[in-house]
Amino acid sequence: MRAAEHPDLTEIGLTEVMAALSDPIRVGLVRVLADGEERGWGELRAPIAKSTLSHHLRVLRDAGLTRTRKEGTRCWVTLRGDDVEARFPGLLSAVLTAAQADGTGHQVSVDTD
Amino acid sequence: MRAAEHPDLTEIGLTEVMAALSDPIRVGLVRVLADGEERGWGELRAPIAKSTLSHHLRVLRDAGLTRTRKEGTRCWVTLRGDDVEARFPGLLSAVLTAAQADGTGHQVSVDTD
DNA sequence: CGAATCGTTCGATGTTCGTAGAACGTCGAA
DNA sequence: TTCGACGTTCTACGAACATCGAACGATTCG
Repeated sequence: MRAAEHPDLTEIGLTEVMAALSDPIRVGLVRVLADGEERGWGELRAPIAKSTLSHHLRVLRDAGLTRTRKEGTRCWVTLRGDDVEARFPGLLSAVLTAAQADGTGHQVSVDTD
Repeated sequence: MRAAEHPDLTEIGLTEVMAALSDPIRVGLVRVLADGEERGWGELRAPIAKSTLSHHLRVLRDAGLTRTRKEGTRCWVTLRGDDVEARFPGLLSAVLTAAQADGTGHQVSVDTD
């Protein structure tokens, strides 16, 4: 039932990572998290239903790109920048640079309180 | 009907590139072409039907990752390494490094005559 | 306890994708 | 011109995917 696990460093697969980053919404989420700050689920803004957002966050989590921490009813999301960098050096920063140049993921933002 | 065009440099989109590279066979094809050499269609070896190979090469071409040149009945494929590098610096080399570390695309080879 | 909040999961829907085989178009060779 | 080689396109199909609304489970608050 529950496949919502955080894969270990060595279990992060390139195909899954690339597939996860082939959707604009998910790239936008990664961009929002790119500064390393932990973000609250509810702060994330994207033009999709919350069930769809939950789905995208799960794909990112399963791919090993993000980590989710629960705290009461809320949860917090962080980018696993160091892990991905260790596994696939230069990949994440290249994608982030590309996304910025390309505008991919602009539809996602965050309510900075 | 025919969408098999080579996109211009500025038309290369990140989402399309990432989607193209989210399939192991296509990553393998890119790896085979990574040395910059032009390869003959018929030299490419992958455990798939030729119609499927044609499909994958089309996806790569449409994404702007490869260029196809026809010569008589044969055609030759090259990686658009410089173009992709100009558009998304560091992305391709990071993916190639990652693929090698990960083993992604090992199923594809080339008959070096 | 009861109500509200938060995020996940379920069910359904329409789309896209990877795959293969068959038919086709093109070109070079006999 | 007839034949064979080469690569593309067509058609089909099952799997995976993005999306939504509704229902659910957990937790906090009144």
